[in-house]
Amino acid sequence: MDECFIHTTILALVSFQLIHTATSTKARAGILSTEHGDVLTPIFMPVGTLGTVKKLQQYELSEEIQADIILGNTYHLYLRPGMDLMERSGGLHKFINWDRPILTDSGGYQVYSLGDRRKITEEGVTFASHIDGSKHHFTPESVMDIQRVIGADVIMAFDECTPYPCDENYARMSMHMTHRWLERCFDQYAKRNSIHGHRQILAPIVQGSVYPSLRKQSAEYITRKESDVYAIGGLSVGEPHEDMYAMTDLCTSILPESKARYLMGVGTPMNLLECIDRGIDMFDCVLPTRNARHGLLYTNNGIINIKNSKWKADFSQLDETGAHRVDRFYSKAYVRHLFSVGESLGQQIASLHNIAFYLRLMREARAHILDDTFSSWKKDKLVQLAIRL
RNA sequence: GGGGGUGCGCCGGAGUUGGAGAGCCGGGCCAGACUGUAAAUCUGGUGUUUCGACUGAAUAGGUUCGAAUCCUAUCACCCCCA
Repeated sequence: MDECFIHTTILALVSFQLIHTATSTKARAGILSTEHGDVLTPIFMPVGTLGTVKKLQQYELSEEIQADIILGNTYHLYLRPGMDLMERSGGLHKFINWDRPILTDSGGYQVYSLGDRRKITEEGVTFASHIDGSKHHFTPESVMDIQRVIGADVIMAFDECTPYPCDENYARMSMHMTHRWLERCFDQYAKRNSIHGHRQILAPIVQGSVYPSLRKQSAEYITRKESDVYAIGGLSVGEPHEDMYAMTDLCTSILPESKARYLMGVGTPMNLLECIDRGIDMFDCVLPTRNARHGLLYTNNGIINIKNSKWKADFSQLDETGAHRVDRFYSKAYVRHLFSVGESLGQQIASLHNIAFYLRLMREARAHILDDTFSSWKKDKLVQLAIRL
């Protein structure tokens, strides 16, 4: 199948094009097109909350490990550097000098993670800033306006990411509120055009905690909204993996086949393969970068805690089959040394390594989807990924 | 050479009026956790043990019902004088 031909033909009309669906699995390969470039799916999107994928430079992401798209965060960028600077700089792409696609989270995750610093009402959410305690009011409308100024290619609806556990009555009430907020998001989105001159895709989000009937209801609800990206939120917040997989499976069975599905905040390499298998196209997660800073490296041979004393005098390459040249350029013993003495180069190497690992994992998954060998490949891969070295 | 002071657990610090030390703070070390980033963070462990206990306040003695604390000697380090 000639992806380039399909892509160039369709580009003007739609933003997401499904290239291939495998036969024995729900796994798909596709292309999400934006005015800042194409994203081949399945894709992992490195998280760059504050306008930086922590420890990595933009040219490393774009030129060395071929990251197609990164994330930013509405709440965090709104607080610092603030909307005035964001507007004067010409938007996040220009501010950070990244000319590829960007997706911004709406701050819905902060409704969850800053649970003790915010108050939710029908109107919106008031946050007490985690920096100085100052009060900031977010509404579906203001969050749309902020994301217009930031200027990401994909912007997220404002939602409440519910915690786990979450009783069914609260989950239902919250889901309905998120649905009402979704209407307000789309209304505001329709009222204003892009500030920086490129198209922005507004992605609605499924909620409903771990309750199948709510998830079904929510997936059906958001499907009525026109978009190229449909997201699943409120998962990977502490629920058992089986619940996460079951909810994902349920949602992808309802969301439009021809549109991209984005599972927010997931996850481990194993989670990614399991969820690709259940029909997910897009992922983001802080795990590869945070774990890298904390010394945990994902490799083809298994998971390494590079801080462990067992690597003290192991002068073998960091990862002989690694996806980036740093994996062969430095030894395990050296990277462990950098962590031991608190030199940030260790975190930079580890971050580059982990993101390269995730991105290659997605490219491999895509290749195996395209030649219909995903299921058998995944089975073998899961065994490797579970090993703890 | 004389005088004074201080000595504890991997390291540093605090604490000690003769009344129960495996005890406090920091560091190091050893592990673990982390999922739309309040995170280069957080949590736990760090004498031996057969899990009942045992040993333990520089070293060796002594006084005492009881000593990290008082006494003697020795050793080490610090300060002052010569």
